Amino acid sequence: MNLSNVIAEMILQMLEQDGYTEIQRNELAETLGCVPSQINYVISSRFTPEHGYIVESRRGGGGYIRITRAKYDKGTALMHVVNGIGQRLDDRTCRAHIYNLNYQELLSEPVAKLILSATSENSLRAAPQSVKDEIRASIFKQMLLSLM
Amino acid sequence: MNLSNVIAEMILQMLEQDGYTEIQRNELAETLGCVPSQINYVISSRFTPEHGYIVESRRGGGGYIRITRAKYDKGTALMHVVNGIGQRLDDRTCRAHIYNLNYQELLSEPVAKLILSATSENSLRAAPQSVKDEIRASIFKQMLLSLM
DNA sequence: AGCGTAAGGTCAAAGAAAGTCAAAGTCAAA
DNA sequence: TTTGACTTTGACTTTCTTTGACCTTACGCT
Repeated sequence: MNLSNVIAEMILQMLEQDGYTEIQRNELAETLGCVPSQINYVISSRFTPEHGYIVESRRGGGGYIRITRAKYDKGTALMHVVNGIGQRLDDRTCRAHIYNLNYQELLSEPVAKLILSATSENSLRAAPQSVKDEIRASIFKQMLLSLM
Repeated sequence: MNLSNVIAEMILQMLEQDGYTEIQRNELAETLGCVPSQINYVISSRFTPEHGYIVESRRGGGGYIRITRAKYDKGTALMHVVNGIGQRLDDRTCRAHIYNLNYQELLSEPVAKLILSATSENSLRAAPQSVKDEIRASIFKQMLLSLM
């Protein structure tokens, strides 16, 4: 397992208790034996809003990075997501949306899996690059809409 | 026996335990003394959805290729359908399949609706005619497979 | 206010995997 | 013996990770 995953696990651990944690970047990097910016990398690649997290931070003396699991209003979230998706949607972002929706319990496990497989690279292999993300966007939106 | 078959056997071996395995492409290629892309060839020729496998992967440091065997027993009928579908699948035929499967109670109402919307003309509007049916076929197959 | 120090942030280069594609090779069936 | 499907290979591409140099912001003290 690579370093980034280890760090992510660690943060997940900390979040477990009540969906909230505050870390000292340099200190954490120190104990992990990695450069501080690696922490930023992990956060920006795995704790994005799309993954359902809110990240705040502060520099200077007594600085911190605070990560909070976002809880969205259940009722309108789906519509919100649909509206938030533009003309195109890449695989990564799409998966993040699905994980997030599943996490928020807006999509059940089997449904999430279905959507995941419908929008996977494997499913869209035959589509030309130029329109692949466009197709994914519409599949995803259509599917979400069909759930409402 | 040719190389590809050896590799396939090897993967099958690994899958034996619990229908799931993760391989390091370069490492495996190394031990086999073949070029890495050979692994891709084997996977794309023998571990396809038609064969009942789901393949996921990740690039970069700590990358992997994960192969999962779809559980066969639960949906032999589904598997049958997957195999019955060729390279291409037009909208009419696809809908017929879905209605059919739903009628036979192999697909629940909500799942059927989801698949319907994923494979609808609406979802695939952006795809060029020439590959539209091909895309639909793979989406459909991937989705059915993910249910097993 | 101005300055020193203690955080965290950014960015780009280098490294580590996996993916793609097309050319060349093999081999059996027609 | 030609053909066509299947294999093998390798050059090139894309994606993800790791690292380090340099930047910005906040605090506390004079």
